Amino acid sequence: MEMDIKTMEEKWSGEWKNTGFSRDHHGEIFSIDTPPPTISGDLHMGHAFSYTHQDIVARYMRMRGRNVLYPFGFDNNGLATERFVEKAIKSSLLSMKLEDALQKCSEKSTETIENMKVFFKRMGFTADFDNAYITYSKPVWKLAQTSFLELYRKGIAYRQDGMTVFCPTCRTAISQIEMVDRTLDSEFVYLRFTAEDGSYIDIATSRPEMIGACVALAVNPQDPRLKEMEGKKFSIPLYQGTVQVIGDEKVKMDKGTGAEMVCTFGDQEDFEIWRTHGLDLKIIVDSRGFLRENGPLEGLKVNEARKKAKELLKEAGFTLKTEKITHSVNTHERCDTPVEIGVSNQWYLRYLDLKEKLLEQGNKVKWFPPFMKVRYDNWVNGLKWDWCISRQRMLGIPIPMWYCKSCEENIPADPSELPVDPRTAAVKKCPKCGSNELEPEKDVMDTWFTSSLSPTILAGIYGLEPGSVMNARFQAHEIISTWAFTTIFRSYVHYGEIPWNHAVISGNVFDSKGEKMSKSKGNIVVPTDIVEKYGADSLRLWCISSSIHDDLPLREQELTRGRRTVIKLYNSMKLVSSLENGEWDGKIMMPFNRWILGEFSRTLAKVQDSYDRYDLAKARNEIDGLFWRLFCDNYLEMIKHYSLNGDSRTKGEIREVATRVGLGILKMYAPVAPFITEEAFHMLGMDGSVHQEKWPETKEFGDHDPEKFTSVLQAIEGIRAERSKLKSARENYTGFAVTMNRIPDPKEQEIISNTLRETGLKFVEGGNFSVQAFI
RNA sequence: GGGCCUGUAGUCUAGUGGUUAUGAUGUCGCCCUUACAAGGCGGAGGUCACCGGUUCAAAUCCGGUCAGGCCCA
Repeated sequence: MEMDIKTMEEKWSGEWKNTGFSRDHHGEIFSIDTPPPTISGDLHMGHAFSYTHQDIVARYMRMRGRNVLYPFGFDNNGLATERFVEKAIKSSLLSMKLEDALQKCSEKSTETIENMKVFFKRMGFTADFDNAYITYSKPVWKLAQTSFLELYRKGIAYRQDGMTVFCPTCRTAISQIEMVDRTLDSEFVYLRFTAEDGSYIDIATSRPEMIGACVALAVNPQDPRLKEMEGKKFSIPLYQGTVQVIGDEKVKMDKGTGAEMVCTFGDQEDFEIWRTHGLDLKIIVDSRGFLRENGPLEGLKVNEARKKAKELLKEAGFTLKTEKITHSVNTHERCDTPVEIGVSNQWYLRYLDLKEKLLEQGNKVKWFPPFMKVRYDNWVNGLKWDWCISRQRMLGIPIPMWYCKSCEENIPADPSELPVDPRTAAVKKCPKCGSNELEPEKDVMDTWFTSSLSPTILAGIYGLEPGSVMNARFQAHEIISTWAFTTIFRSYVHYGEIPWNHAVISGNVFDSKGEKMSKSKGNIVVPTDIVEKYGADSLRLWCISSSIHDDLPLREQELTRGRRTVIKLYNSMKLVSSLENGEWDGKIMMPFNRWILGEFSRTLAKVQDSYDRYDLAKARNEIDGLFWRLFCDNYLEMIKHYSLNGDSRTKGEIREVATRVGLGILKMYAPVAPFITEEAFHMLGMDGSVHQEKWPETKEFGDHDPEKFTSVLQAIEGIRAERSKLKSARENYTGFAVTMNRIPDPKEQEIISNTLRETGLKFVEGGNFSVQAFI
């Protein structure tokens, strides 16, 4: 073993820089809607995993003669990047001047993008990195704003006062997409509300600080207390004013006391009850999570207010008892802060009325595997609110709008002035009343607003008709409800089209125990370390060791199989390249040559079929089977004798067939293991690059039936087993008698004998296959 | 609470009605056979999560239970 995988891979990595084969302008187009990785942290195994799948398909399609459009982009726009930058610089962006904050974001994301590119190239990814876009850039900015204006004209983008979910830590509105449920410890406070006539009702709440926003008490309609308490006015503890008891089915009779207070808004259920019953509105929490109530809790943060409220309620004798509970709370996915609900003026995209259409669009896309579409359907069916797209942050594409202070007209930017930042743009006049007192929009857009435009962005870069349907989107299953959904939605509202024909869904990488990798668990494995240790080809081979939609635990042990494949390819092709040459007349006479050619065709057909269905694991298994068990363990063993001792035409025939099949195997492996196949391709005396070769034809080596050779293989296998039982020592036997249904013909018997280097073989025709040693 | 997926040797997996359940990895034995000991050959290792049903026949189809994962409430 004299091969150094790392040096070998780095050599070809350098060579490829000049070939430009990452784009090919001939043939039918095959376009990939590459996910732009979010700039929100370091490289992780997930990047290596799903981009490898995509790169394998791109390389395969290129060899099949397709004009592969394999773009790349980076998503450095939005809250995820802001938080990443804040962590890196250890300070809050909101406390900085706008331009300074954006400068920091730009510096940090440029650095991260460069690191990622280095790794992606090291992995052998053949995306068009030279034309990679970033989402926070002027061209994308212009496109996103153009698209916003179009949706505004169509009435899909609208601005209104509505329920807003906001994050007090990030100080911005967020959407349904960005919320996650967390189970948190909390405390139920039992409170007594008393009416003028002395009757009372007890409630339990986990948010006593919201009491100043209490607008009703609610029980289940089945609850007898509803009738009893009807019309009575209960005074609100610590505050002026009274509330009444209402009935609502959402109230669970077995939770707490079966009665709750309805506040505007303690949680989402409060909002729903409030809306159903048309209750009053008392907003007491501001967007930073401080109480604004002109009461005892004024100016306190939610957590402090809760403490204070508990004390005050207890002192004043309203508290009956407290109880530790765990409950699920909606939190913001980026910072884990429990969200608050309020009413504010935000921009929305209307899609609740499009559910039917969006389900239809989902049906037009072919999902790999098909059941992943169910997640899309579930998400669409479960949509509750329109998409809130305005964000009160810095790093985002500004909403191109102004509002007239005197006539309240909405003034969209003129397409000619895009890209524009209303926060810093020159003062405009109101086209309706002529006033120059215009309020610029200060909000920016949700980053998904931009990333859901990826097919449009790519159409722009590569000169395609906007709205043209791409071939495939490769993405992980956990973002079906975010990215796949928003992309399908945008393509529908802009073009009435689906964004791509195929959605290929991949799983996640887990640690060796099958648990999600996370910093807090300390079980993160960095892909750069794996490449350093095993090489990029081994890692790529590992990425398709199971169906791509499955979650895959990372066990380093599994990487050795890939590394062995790499080494074996090197050694076997070295043998093939060293075979003696001779004068060949073009006829295939040797049975093992006909057999291996037949097996090759058969495998190729299966591999092709698997690649076409994105079943990369199956393709790999098929190739492995041919290469390892048939080609190396049997074929190469068979030809050794004849290549050394045969006549010239036999030597010529063997060298030719072994080389052709060897090259064919390299081509099948080429999309998966680009480095070693390139190395071995040159070892076989070829010029150029295996990656610019055409995919083999199933019949290009003629039509041979591999089944005819079955009895030879059966005999070899049987003798090997028997020999192994005799501990292989030659003094233990003189020969073997093989009983079988069809005994091999003389030529085949000779092959068996020469392959095993056994002289004393006898073949007997008979019923059951058996091998017996002569002592 | 709802939906989807998964449960097959120590480990990772193939296998959607039909001999003795696939391969890898690990383990054990033999072999340095002139490409490869990071190799070759062979062996051991499985009540196919559990219970019931359909069928001549179930890892596979149906129903239920349990366990895990993901998404959503």
